Amino acid sequence: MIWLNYSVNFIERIMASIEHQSEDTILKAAQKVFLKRGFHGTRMQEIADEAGINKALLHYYFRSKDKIFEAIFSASFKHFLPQILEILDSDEPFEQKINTFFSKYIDLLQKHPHIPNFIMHEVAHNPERLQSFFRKHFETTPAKFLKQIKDEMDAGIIERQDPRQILVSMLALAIFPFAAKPIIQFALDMSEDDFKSFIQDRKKFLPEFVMKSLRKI
Amino acid sequence: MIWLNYSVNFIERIMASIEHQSEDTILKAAQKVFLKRGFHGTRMQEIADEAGINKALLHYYFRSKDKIFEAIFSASFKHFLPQILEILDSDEPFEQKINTFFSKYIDLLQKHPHIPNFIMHEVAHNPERLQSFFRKHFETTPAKFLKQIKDEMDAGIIERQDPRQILVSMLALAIFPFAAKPIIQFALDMSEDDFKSFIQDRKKFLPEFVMKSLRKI
DNA sequence: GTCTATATAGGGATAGAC
DNA sequence: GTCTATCCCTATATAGAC
Repeated sequence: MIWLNYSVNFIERIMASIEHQSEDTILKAAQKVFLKRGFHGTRMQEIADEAGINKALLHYYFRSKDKIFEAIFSASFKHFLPQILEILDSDEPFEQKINTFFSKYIDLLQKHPHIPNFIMHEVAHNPERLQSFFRKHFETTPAKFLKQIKDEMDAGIIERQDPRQILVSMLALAIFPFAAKPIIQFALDMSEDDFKSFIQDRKKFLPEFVMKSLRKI
Repeated sequence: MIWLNYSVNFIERIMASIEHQSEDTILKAAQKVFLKRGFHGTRMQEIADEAGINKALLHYYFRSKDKIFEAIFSASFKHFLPQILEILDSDEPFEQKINTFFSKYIDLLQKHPHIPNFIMHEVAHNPERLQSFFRKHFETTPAKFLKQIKDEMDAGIIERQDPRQILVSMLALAIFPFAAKPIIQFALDMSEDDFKSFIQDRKKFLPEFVMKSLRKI
């Protein structure tokens, strides 16, 4: 009955792939809903609907709402801050790095425009989550970039200032438009397309804006 | 029985003052809880506890959770955007206005540090609220300030750029640090006091940062 | 693995006494 | 105006059939 063995293996493999597929479908659906509505605004039913499956299955794969959320939050966070820090940690020369930073980071933000609000909101309402999370997943810190700024100052290339103010300002300039998108759109009377080209322009605007401000005259 | 009349009036007045006091207590409590937890994260019980009264009283004064929220949201929003627009609408000369803006607006943000996240989160999850709200309460727009920027450009004082990019950048630089406070604190290893003096420094840093970037060399 | 049906709890809202 | 008790719906979570 060797065919039975084959058959069993075959079925197992199918099952496994289906399992992974479902798990993945659920995560994708959950990501969409959690990012849009936040933890407390999210209903398990909506995730199930979005994934095209049953509520009970959610609990079969992940035991609770909290567990699913944890998965989504971790993924969003990991996907996000380390990406910047990597850019800022590179060996590029300073001015070029500023360019790369805004260009790459704004691209990333355009792909995931809801993440900033999601992270800021959830972190503010649950700082302990951040604590434990940071401890687990971060060896990377902005120390190297802060040092690089200081080196530029020592070399007399840029004005002497608190490097942290510069770093925070760069993050602010890139992230804020996405967090405040609907307000900006309304106050400046922008359509979706208007906003898109506004962001596109911003990729050129920001490096010049920052560098002009930093450079010693 | 004239004393009875006096007595009745007296009681009415007391009642009225008590009523107003309770209403106010409730609003203060609700503001605290809603700002901290957002709409869906807020429990009526927590508002009641915070106000030192009973859940049923909340429904006596405001008919529903939605109604209380509406009151808080309106107040926060009105308290906030118009304040900026007023500064930006003043007749001060340009450079001086930049100074005033950052100084006054950061003061305001320090007094209500939770408002940015609150507004951005609720607006993102409920854009219709914004629509109807804007329509009701805004005659003020940033048009005047945008015009003033353009005038400076025409006069050859500042570099020619999209004025909207400048406005959004100014808002970003002021607001973002408060929205991302816990993350910044953690990433840059700041205590509460550290953060406070970081913000204090920022009041000086930002006007120079912006003006240096705008000025024509 | 996936479904239907159901248990259980939590929270917004109301009734009614004082 | 303020309280206690309670209604009732909704949402998470589980049981159990297939």
